[in-house]
Amino acid sequence: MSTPSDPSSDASVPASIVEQGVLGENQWEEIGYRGPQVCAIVGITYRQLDYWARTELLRPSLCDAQGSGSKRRYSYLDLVALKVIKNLLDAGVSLKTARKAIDYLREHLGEDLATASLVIDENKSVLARNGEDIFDLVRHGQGVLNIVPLGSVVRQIDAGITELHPSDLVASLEERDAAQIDPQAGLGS
Amino acid sequence: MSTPSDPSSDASVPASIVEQGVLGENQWEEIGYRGPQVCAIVGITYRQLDYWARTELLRPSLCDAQGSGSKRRYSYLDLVALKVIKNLLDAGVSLKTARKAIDYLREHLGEDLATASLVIDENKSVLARNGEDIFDLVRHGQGVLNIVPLGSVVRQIDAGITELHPSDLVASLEERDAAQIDPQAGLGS
DNA sequence: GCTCGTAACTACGAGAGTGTGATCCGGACC
DNA sequence: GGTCCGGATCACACTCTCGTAGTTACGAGC
Repeated sequence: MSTPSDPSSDASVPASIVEQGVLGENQWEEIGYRGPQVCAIVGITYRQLDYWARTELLRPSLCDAQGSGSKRRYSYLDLVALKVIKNLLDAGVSLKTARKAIDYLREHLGEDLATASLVIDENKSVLARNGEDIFDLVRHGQGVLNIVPLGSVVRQIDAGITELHPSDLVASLEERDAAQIDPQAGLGS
Repeated sequence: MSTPSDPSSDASVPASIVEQGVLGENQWEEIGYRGPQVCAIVGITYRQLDYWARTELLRPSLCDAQGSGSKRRYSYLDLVALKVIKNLLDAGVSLKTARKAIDYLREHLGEDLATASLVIDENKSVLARNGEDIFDLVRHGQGVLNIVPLGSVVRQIDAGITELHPSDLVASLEERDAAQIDPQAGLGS
């Protein structure tokens, strides 16, 4: 992290192809984000990312590590999940609880993320689609609730990507569109 | 905890006086709840209660320990605060975050607890008086929110006291009335 | 005044979640 | 094919939050 290299030169795919958005399906495994990049974007240490991958909290979905010298490859949705974990930690939520939340979130990452909030209960997690849903959960819930606004998470990730690797944003936007994420949408009143 | 003793006999104040509610001001230091009782009511281990007292998370407000053989005395409001901590832990919130929340809560324990919810942000804690307040916090908040419904906390404590020490409830109700707590009140729609 | 029960105190240790630094290894470049 | 660089791996240690077990001391009852 002391000497940030050119993102288009150390990627295995020519920058021109990335910028033109003409990637084939099988080439996705060649791009994505590597460990140190992920740390910078999400705002965590490499030690944390490594530990989380080893303990199965979140392994890179594009390409996992296979011995020294190999390279982990994280997808855009991995970044979102990692940022959710980071935000939960910042809010004082234990990694143990974050594990359960992420297990749930992974199964619903294809849904509309920006308008939803992740609501974590003692026992289970729920995706609340709007303010009404949250209001109901608060009124009927007996215990403590943890609420993660996913829209701001997506915005934080995009800001991190733009800041560090402007050229990579094109590929990320493709994946994000495929996941139906709209960072401009709010919670809706 | 293996041999629960008679609560009216091991208290320093005759049960009749407690039941009649004719205690003087200075006699409050003689009653309250001792360590093992607190553990049973709140649902924590003695080791936790001890650790929390030593690390200044929550010390007994009626009488602190002063060497082996002495006895800690916890007030009813101490029980409420301890149960808030317990609920936060069950929700996966770290003790470190709980510390900050309790620091804030202690300064507002005199307010109407049952209709309020404790809302914990990355940086600060707030007492939300009704559903509208929570709704606003969720809508305008950028990060993760932890919400503790205090009404249910009070109900949990009362249930614990009633189950273990029916005769002690009278004194507790006095203190609770003084603190303007109404366990029947909900959040209010 | 002696015993006894209870509860606070002390010591040791375990497990999670990291920080730090050394080491290893694969691929690019010469 | 040797070197270099980036990144994965490993070893060690540290803090926090307790669990377990043994010790100490206060107060009540005989």
